[in-house]
Amino acid sequence: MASSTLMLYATASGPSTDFLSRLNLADRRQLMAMGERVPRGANEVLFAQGAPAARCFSVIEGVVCLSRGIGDSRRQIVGFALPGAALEIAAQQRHEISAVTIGPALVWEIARESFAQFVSHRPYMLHAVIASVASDLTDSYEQMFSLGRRPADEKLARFLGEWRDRLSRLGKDVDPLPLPMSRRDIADYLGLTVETVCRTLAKLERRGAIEILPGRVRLLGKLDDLLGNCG
Amino acid sequence: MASSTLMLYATASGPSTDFLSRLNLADRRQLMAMGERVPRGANEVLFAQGAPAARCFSVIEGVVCLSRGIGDSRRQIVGFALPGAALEIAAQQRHEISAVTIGPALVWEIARESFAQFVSHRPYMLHAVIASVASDLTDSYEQMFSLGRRPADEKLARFLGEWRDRLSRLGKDVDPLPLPMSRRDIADYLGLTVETVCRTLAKLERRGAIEILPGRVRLLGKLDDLLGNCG
DNA sequence: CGATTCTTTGAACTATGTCAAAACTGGTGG
DNA sequence: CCACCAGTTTTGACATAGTTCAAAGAATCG
Repeated sequence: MASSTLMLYATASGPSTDFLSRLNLADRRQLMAMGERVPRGANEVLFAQGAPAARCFSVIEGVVCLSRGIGDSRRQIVGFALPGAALEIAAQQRHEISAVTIGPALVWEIARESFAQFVSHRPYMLHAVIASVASDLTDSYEQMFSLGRRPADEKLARFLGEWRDRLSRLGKDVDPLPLPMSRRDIADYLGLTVETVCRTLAKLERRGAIEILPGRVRLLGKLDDLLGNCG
Repeated sequence: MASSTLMLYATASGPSTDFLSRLNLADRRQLMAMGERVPRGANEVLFAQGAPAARCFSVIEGVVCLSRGIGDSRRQIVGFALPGAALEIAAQQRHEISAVTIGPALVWEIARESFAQFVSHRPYMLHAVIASVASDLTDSYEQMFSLGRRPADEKLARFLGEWRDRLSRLGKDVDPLPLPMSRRDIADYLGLTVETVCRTLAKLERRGAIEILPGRVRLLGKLDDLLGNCG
């Protein structure tokens, strides 16, 4: 086993997975109490790209879409945050991305200064922050590979497989697999157009790899063949 | 000024920019002495994707190419590391990417345990690690946007502009701008093919945005027009 | 130099994008 | 409960940016 705390990083699995669960119970309670739980509706903006990074966030329930855009035309989704995710805990002065809820959500929020101060006195929490950001970075490597080097069908297969794994790790029912995000969101995540996403999903269905249901997808055995080729 | 150390992150500018310079002089000397300076030739592998992450690195001289691949066919370059960059200081158990020198280089290396131990006792160094990884993550956001949402000419223009800025921040002469990496490397960085890179560079030259020289490019005023549209 | 590797250009192809319209979905209010 | 509406998803026909395959120049290095 690793001898140093710096080596205890978890394997990657979506934006800042499970940050709060890395803390000990007492600290977690105390930290939670310093922030507030805010119920959010669908499509609410938690923070906007370019705005001063005044607060940190954690998703408690729901899904939050993290994206980077220019103008209001082009948008690249850099991740979907699920419960347990910590957002902007290592942000620079300004937010480099935007965060918007997909459907209703429960979000915990805290002022940056409070968070930073709390963390500063607890080296083990600094390690947790490092683990969290490092995990995000690892995810981003795979996402860059996907964006730059995978054809549409592999992008989709990969996306569906990872989404299933993440939800199932949270104990959710994944058969059929819920897809709370719109086709446009999927397109913006994979660097495709809505139309290509639809057509490629239809193609996967014809191949017998998936079954498309409203708001859901059933993943079938054939999908593994495709995922096998994905490295 | 920010009241907390957690807020003192630098703006992004390439892989783990300038990690060592964030340390105080005494610590830097001590840390440097704990590792070793290794001269490297061209195309030497510092570490390989999938291998156990046994050491941390810092580029002292030269350029190191960071990439992720499957098989030996498809490859996505996730960054070019320049002098001052720290590599794998927050890595998980295994390397998620490979690092290969582009041309001769001087690299500082240290065993993970030594590094982790040294850092563990110095909270301010933990902050430096966080700043470093956070900066990498910010870069990766922009890179994801580029890969997913920019056409070839914007990708190239953006790449050239950033490369110039990074070199010039290091005090290098950027007129004409040296391009030590091959066309294939540029292609693998931007998610294009070698041929598209060549053709797009030729197009930019015809438009009067650049002038192509062997191993170098001269950036002309017209390039700023293109960069202006890049957000 | 001569060989090898890298870069550039050409011609043909294709995956994906664009534009447009139809089909579906979920919500609202009568 | 149904009919309608607004938004989303799907499908079709066509356009094109970027890829692929091939071969001709350039640069680099023993």
